[in-house]
Amino acid sequence: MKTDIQIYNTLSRQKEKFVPVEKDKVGIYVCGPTVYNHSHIGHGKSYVSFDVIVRFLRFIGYKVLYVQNITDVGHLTDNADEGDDKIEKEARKDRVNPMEIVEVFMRSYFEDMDRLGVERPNISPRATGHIIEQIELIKALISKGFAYESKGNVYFNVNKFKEYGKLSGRKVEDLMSGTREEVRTDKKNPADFALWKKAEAGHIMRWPSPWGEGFPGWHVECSAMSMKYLGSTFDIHGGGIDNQFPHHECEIAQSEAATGKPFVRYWMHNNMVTSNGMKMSKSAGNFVKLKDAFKKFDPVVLRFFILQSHYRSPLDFSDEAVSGAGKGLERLTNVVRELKKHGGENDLQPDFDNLPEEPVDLKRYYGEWLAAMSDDFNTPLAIASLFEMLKDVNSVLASETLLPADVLKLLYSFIRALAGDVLGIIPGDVRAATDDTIQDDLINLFIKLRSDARTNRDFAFADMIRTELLSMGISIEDKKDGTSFRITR
RNA sequence: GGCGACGUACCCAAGUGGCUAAGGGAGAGGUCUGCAAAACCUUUAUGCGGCGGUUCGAAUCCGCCCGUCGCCUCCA
Repeated sequence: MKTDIQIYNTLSRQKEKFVPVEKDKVGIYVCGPTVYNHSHIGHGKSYVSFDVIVRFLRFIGYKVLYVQNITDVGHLTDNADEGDDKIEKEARKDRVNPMEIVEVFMRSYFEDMDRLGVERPNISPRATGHIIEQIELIKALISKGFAYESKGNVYFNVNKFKEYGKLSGRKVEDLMSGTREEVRTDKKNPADFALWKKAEAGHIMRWPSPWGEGFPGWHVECSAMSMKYLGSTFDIHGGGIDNQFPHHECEIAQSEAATGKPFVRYWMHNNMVTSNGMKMSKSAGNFVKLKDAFKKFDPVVLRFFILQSHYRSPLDFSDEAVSGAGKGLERLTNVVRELKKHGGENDLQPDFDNLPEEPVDLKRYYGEWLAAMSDDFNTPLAIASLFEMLKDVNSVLASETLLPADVLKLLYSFIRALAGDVLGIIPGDVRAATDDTIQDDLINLFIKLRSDARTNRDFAFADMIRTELLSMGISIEDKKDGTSFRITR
């Protein structure tokens, strides 16, 4: 790799140089959604953040295998050991099969992510598709003495795993004393967590197992599926900071107890999206669904808004803040449109090792961008360097000197690579004209009528045309080299 | 109660020991324009929650205080 990168590792609580298990390859697992409801902005932040991380790793030359699960069983409400299965609860409410609920919200999730420009993971394994692997893992844990069966349930014995708490900085003793629930008779220790749950009569989702019919606990699926596809030790495991404990702590315990090997080298946790300063969550009910947010804001604006803060910082969602981000993104969009208009669109791949310093110092801006991205994926800083570059590009575009075609091509391909391919913040439909020649001709006809009116100093008529076009989302701009238009919606 | 973060201009948000505290939005002035829009130029924190301390030097390290949030029950 030409570039060293630093990653903040939750395990060590500091930034570390990234060294993959296998040279030039990265295995990454990110906790996916439990599909019992539509996704909200918080999911957007999480998956956009990891999408950029994966894209950047690929950009600098790594071959990345990105696995992100779909949890479709075992995730319980309220209390990890007492509550209902979230999906089954929804299914009962609608009187449908739980798998219908899963299908509806899994599709909804991918739709939303597609609109946010999130590239699909290489593998999206589902928990219900890996019951056998989960049972095998549980059997291994029992045979090694880390887990025990009790009345058809299987629990992980946290006292047997000495490093329990190493990720979240907790001690088993503290957890015990802090437990308010009455000690369940079938658990040895209140901090023990369920690997397998007995299916009570009437429970729909159930599978046969050595311990009777039941279903897997919430944490096992991630251990079973991540290790199945990425190996028993892999590079990066990501997820929301709210999953640090207990979910990821339990994953470590299960996996390392079963294999005797280190589970994950770099743990990455993204911070939460808040609304009026309070964490946005499905259970709190204060979440903004992505589908609703899309009605107000272009998805690419939301993506840009998300990337304007660091993935480890909390992000407070407000209409004002997103609108501001949208205004800012227009600066980028305008430059891309101008470059395309001047014939800059092309398939050129910039040679990042030999960038020019004139007329725009691409060498410097690339260096700044790369340094920012390499330092724990500092997207806000990377975006700042892009905006400084945009200012220079605008300056040369506005200057009297006409830029040669190859310079225009390079500027365009440079922006497309950094802002588009990696950050994904160039709207997909930026174009110099509409996609309809008749529309273009009609608009240009009005522009000609307006120009004639201006020549005759009939400004009332000219302004009327401009106002009317603007109300249709067509913005008229008088430039040195003539009048042009752009579509603003 | 235990553990962990955070508090930077009107708003969003980088910066974690040392040039004039990034970038975006908003505001003000200017260039261009018939007027706009877009773009560019100038400008808006002698200051980084407060008070002490360490240091030649701190937003950045340490202590205390105030405030906000997260996890400890499900959550990206």
